[in-house]
Amino acid sequence: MPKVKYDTIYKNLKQKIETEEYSFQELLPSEHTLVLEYGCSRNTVRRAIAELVKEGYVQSVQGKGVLNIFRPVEQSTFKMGSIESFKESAIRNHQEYFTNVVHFETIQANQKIEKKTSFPQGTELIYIQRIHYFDGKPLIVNHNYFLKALLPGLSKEIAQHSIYEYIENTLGMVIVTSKRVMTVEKMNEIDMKYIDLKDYNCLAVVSSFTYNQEGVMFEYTQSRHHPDYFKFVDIATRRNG
Amino acid sequence: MPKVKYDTIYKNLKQKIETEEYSFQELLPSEHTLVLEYGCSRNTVRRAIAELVKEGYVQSVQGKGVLNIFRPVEQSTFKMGSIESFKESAIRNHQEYFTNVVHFETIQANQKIEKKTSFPQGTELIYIQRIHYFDGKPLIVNHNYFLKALLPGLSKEIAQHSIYEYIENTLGMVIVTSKRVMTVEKMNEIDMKYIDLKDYNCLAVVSSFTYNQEGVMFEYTQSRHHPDYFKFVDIATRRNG
DNA sequence: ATACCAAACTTGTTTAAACAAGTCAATGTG
DNA sequence: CACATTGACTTGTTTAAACAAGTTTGGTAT
Repeated sequence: MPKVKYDTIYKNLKQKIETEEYSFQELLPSEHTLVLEYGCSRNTVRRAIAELVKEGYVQSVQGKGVLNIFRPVEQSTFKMGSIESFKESAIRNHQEYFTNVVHFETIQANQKIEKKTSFPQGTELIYIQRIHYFDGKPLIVNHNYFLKALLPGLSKEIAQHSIYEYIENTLGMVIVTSKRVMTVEKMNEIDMKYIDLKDYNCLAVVSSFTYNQEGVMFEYTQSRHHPDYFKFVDIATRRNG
Repeated sequence: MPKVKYDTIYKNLKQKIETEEYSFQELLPSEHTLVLEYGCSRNTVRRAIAELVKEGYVQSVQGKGVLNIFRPVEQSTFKMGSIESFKESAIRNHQEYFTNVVHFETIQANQKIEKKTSFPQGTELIYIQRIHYFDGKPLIVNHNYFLKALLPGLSKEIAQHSIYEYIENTLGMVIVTSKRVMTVEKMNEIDMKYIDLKDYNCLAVVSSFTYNQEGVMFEYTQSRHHPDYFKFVDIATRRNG
């Protein structure tokens, strides 16, 4: 956790919004007031506010002030605009979770895999299939493809626990950007084998391409979610032109 | 279109990335170089780059430079992190489009509608059902709820053409933020009536809450998409803590 | 040749200041 | 009373400068 000023101000304001110290549709203190309150420059305050705007917590209105437009979203499986591991997500939603590794293998990318993952043919990959359980129910089938060169010691045991913890804490690799594509797909044999879809015949599918701090894509993951337990929140802003 | 400096620099860089003047995995010119090139301050250049980072076009690496990580995504129905009308989206993807208004009515929000749209009970709303066609195929069922007080002259004819054009150009209202929730839902009678889902029994559903420049939510829309033609792209960044 | 270190780059954070532009209320004038 | 204007607020854009921190390169001493 970085102890940069704008980040502490951002977290502080965010908390005050979430705990409704500032109520919905109310104006936050003006930038000038916050400058005095936090003893920093206006730019630093503005940067903190910019983060909140990006997350849809507030909206700046020129000439008036910064408006609180935060409405809590009930138990969303995914948190918007941020990368979150399955474990973190479960903890945030106060749920029981469990992961079962059903497949663990080193493979070489062929043409079909290249098309799907965009890893070039011949690349050595670790391919993992995992089933994620929330409150005892199997809800997500995960297909992970990791660049073997960057995750040398990845084992089945680590996959069972938390791969992201291994990547960040053990390897010291920094995860920066992830491009995610959401689609709806028909169920396949693997989905059917592990997940009870009731009378659905399709799932919510999130495909993600994840990059480390050096701009190298080291992971392709396809997550296939039970429709009843999938929710994805996004904040969009209108760009002029 | 605002003629602010950082925006023109942003657009310029973006275009150079899209046309591969800077190639994938290549470093962009350093901030200092760009300062000289555009004749502006470093902050202004940094602001333009920040926009590109937000959209997943580039990734800054401290000590090294700004890396181009842009990969074109084939025809995505939705554009990430921005608000786009159905008409704009169709134009961007060079598709034939057509909208059919099948229902147009003024209603008062009851308890059920309040729960769904978060408009308080008793609020006067304009409720519109529209079917969107791409290349002759009906692909999207749209349920719009507009705050009647803010869109007094909204008519069936406008709904057929483009509601956003009316809002922005005629009313001069500025659309700023939209919170979108994506889910997968089973088809209902209306879906079945208008859309040929083949052997799917569910759709991709996007619910959006849209705010104007004054922080007033004036629209709730539920868009129900044919799974084969739905794709949603998102860029996530890892926040520390 | 190797190892180390310093200099010269890169981006990241913070401050300070000025001016532009939008909002609002009080004040004045007709 | 109605209306325009002014002035005091608000956020938005841009510049300039300093220092922190990470990566690269090249030279020096071993």
